[in-house]
Amino acid sequence: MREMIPLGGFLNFVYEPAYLAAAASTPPKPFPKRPGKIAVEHTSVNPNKELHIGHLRNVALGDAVARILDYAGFEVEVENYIDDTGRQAAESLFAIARYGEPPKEGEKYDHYAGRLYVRLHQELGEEGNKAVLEPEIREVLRRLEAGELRGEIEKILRAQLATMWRLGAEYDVLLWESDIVREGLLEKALALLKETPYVFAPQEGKYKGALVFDTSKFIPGLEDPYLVLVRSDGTATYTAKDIALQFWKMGLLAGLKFKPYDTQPSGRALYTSHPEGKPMPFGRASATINVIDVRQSYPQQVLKAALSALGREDLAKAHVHLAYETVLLEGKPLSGRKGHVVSVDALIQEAVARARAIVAEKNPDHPDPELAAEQVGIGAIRFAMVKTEPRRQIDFRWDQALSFEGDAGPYLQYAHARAASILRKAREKGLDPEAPLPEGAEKAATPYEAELAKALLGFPEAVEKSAAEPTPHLLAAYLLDLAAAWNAYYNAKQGGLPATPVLAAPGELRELRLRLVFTVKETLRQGLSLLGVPAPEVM
RNA sequence: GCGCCCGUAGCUCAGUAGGAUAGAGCGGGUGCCUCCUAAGCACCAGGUCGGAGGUUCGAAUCCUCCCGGGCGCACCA
Repeated sequence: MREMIPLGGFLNFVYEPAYLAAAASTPPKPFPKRPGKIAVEHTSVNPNKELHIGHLRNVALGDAVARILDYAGFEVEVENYIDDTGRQAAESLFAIARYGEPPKEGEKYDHYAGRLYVRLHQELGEEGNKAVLEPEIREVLRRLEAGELRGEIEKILRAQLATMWRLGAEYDVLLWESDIVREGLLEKALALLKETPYVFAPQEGKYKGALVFDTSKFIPGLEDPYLVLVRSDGTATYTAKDIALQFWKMGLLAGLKFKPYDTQPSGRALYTSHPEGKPMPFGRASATINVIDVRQSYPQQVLKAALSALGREDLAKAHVHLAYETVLLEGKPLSGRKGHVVSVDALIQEAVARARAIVAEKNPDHPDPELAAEQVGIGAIRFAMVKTEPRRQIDFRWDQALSFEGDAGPYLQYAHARAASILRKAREKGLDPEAPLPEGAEKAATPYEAELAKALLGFPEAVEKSAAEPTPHLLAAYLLDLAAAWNAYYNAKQGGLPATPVLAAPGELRELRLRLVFTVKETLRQGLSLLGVPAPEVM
């Protein structure tokens, strides 16, 4: 520290540039391991149609949070719930069987399923059709619950996974709803609950014949605190299955079996629950995070209530609903029926096409323009989805989401590529940016280096805050600040001449600056990676 | 009706465990490529932080009420 200046009732500490520069000359490292396993469930898209931009927010948010928690030292298990016994999946499969037409040339299977699903709903909307078709849909539902149509669901799921993987999102395990039911977890969960005074079957009144959960002790203020778990016709509600899943996640129930499913693009293994699998150490988490939109707040409260009903207040507290607001498209709610939707695949295609045009314009000599276009296109849309606080609505606008200027993913990527370019040139000159700072070189630091160093040193705190909330938008804001500080440093002028050249800097200042540029590049790369945004070496 | 969330510059948003002249981007205006990528940088204009009370030495931030907007309150998933 150099001096303290009292001003307006505050003490201002002025640090020595050398001290700051030395502190910022080492790239950040992942946090030390912490106890506890966190299960992060995200995506969990109905396996019956293609993803749209509402799902995109879920995937981007969930994937970023999982990456941040992992970096922050937690053991993280990423789970994707496959609702293969739901109404929507049944309707898509029924539609495919009913219309019997193959996918169009080049049509992705999830888009194909979604198209026929919409067609079925048009037919169902016509007079008298519902009564005729309903028994047939119910038969599909029954076969789904028996696990007979798993292969059909998988065709759709595979197509959806291709989209998630292209976005850079990966998972550890797929949890199939039909497995949860068939392996008896639902029954076990209900048995546990029936031992409590809160779950019972009323003998009379509007809930006669059903199994209900009296949540009044846990969720005060409800007009009707009774929640149906098993309908009077004997079928379980979605919430009941969700409770069973939650109990399994937290180790209150066992019984699921697993087998390898696929190897994901990064090389990470993906497993799936499966009746013919074997027991594996999935689940048994000490904390759970469900990434689900805010409209599911009540069912998520019920999950906590169910844990409380078992006397497990500790587990109820350890469950977090990461509730995010819905996505609007050009100011209006998404609507499949009105055709007011954009699929993630179409969005990616458009983003990459625009990026391709800009790469060709800005850098016609790019060694791999297609790679850069993909990275920039994906980066732009992923950053757009995580830069806003989750509980705010996002108004998706094409011009903003695909902006390659200003507060956007490409701005960060550009800052990264710039740093990478300097390091590349340094290596061509025989310099080693990764070599430790020579003894005493930090003394060459000027106020320019001090400013940049201050920005660099904020990284761990930004990660910690993002992990604690949890929300990626705090990290996103930090990275924008860091990139701005770096760009300002890069562009600094004195008397019309560059004030902070790196490669042409005199004496030890060159080593110091090179080392700081290396830290900038590594910090940006790491930060972008935590948001799932690719970090191009050249763009 | 009951409950939860949001309201900050023309637009889109940061900032809210109380603290210094409230910050970005887009849009508008002006400069900067004989200099490591101008997808960048510097500067200007633009705000009664939805409104009114209150707590406090101090409030965008905490409390109360009100006004806008969104969402949830099914034997639907």
